[in-house]
Amino acid sequence: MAQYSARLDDVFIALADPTRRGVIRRLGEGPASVGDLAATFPMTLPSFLKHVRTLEAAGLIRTAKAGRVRTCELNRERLAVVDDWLAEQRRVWEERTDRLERLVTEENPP
Amino acid sequence: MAQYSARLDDVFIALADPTRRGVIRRLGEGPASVGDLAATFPMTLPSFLKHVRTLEAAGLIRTAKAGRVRTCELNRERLAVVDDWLAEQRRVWEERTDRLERLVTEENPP
DNA sequence: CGAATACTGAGCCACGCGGCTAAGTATTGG
DNA sequence: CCAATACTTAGCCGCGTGGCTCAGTATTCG
Repeated sequence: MAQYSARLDDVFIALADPTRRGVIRRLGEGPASVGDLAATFPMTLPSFLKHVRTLEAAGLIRTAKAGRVRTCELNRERLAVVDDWLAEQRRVWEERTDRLERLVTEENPP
Repeated sequence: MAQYSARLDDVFIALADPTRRGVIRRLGEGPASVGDLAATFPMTLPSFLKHVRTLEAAGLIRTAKAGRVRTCELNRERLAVVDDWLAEQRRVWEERTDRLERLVTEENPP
């Protein structure tokens, strides 16, 4: 949970770019090579590769090279980090709602 | 839904910073003034104010000035954008899973 | 073997982000 | 009215991000 939040930044930063979200979406449909992925984005291969590395460093995708082709696939579990953050956030404000309700109950005793 | 995805970037970028996520968390407990919020972060007020503006521009918080104090509060609904994105992503890969299952079914007819 | 393919690495560059200080404005308390 | 308070604006600055080109490496195909 500690190293976890330490890397929360990496995940959100990785998601804060339309190209990288595009890659994630595409990989949701199945694995693809760097070249095939890059072909669907308006930039050069070296530029695109940086995005792949960013996603990989954030743990959102895994890549492996076979011959001269590097294949990328989604690491679905990693997105749970975002889910967890949202859940935690909701927990915080639901606690507040509970406190407010108790307050109202105390002020208007039955 | 169009202007929606146009601003997806703003939301993810806003969340890609620990200070701003900290503000969101704090505001989950209830509204607070800019000064009170800033006091809990290791930076100057002008620097902090930029984060507030970023969150406001992303629609994640609302602010209003009363007298010389600006009060901030969370706009919970806005976080649904993230939820929606996650849901859409899951839809994509569940479709793929379905396709794979159909494929297996066709290859191994009952 | 030689050419084509698919990355990969190095290095450059413009821009924007996130910090700062200093000075300005609007309210409020005494 | 004056001083303190609470922002707000303006402007500077260093660094990282995201794009590019160009050259290099490793595979594969004919």
